[in-house]
Amino acid sequence: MEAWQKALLAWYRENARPLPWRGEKDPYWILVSEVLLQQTRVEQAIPYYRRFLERFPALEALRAASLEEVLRVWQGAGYYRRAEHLHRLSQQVVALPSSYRELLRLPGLGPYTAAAVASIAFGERVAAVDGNVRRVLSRLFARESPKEKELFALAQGLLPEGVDPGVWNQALMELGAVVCLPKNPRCPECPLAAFCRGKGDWGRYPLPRKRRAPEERLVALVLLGRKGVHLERLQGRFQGLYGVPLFPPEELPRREAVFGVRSSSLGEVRHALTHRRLLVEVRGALWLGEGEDPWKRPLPKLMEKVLRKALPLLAHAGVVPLPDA
DNA sequence: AATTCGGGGTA
DNA sequence: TACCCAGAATT
Repeated sequence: MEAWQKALLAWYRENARPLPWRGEKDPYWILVSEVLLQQTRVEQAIPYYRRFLERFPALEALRAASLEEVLRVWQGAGYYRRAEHLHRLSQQVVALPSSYRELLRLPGLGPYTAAAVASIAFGERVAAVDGNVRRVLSRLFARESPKEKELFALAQGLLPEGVDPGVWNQALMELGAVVCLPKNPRCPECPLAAFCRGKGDWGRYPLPRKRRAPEERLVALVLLGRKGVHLERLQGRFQGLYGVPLFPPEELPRREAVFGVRSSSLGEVRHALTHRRLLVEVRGALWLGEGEDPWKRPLPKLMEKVLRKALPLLAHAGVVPLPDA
């Protein structure tokens, strides 16, 4: 084992944050943590981790639940397909397989998550490359735009002998999360500073990927019926969750015709996604249908904002009780 | 290889 | 505002 590897492990032993899943043995619990952590910060994932495992403490509990129940527990965590994948996974296997190759075949597990579970839960010698590891290795070896394959090969070759691969993978990720930050990395505190070829030029490794977040205009139509609000099961975006009809502005006349209503504007709601900025006009109308209490369904955050904006309409009819807010 | 899928923190 | 987060699936 090389000096920098020893330095990293020593640093990790001293500085590992005490996270809820550290030291966890149950592979299913480890899987849930890893899926929740996909594109999600540790601090943000923790409350969902607790909530999810309290409700579904084992694969059997998840298997016995309906998808809507699972989504309700996942509500607010985002990337709702992850919940669907976990639910589908629970129907596919009796117990989690223990190898990277088999884990990779399960729904919702890609190269990172399969490697994380295989190494942390089962001790397999396989490198887990997430955004942290990509950044740490890019800087350590001064690589501007490493491809996924070469990054994985590089990380695989760096796995030290005689060290728990799960610990090693987590040490690399922890360094990226705490010290080797995307902006303003804390190089003076870094145990690998003396070995880092990219130090002093951290902005180049890896090269920031530029992305655009164009604005998208939509209309949300809140229809108030005799018993509450008309909800639909959403497709595409927010798939599986519920909400009021959401569509491009040019569809408004046709949508109003379908329901036999004329709507009026109640205001606007802004909602930012990673690659899109939604500007939603909230429109409302009284409607002859039934409707239901929306707060009993799993709703994306956007729909919470929309319904809150429509509160005057809902309260006016006195049909829909308010949530805590 | 490029897009799409949430929501929230940070500079 | 722009970028990023313990990524995966689809096109």
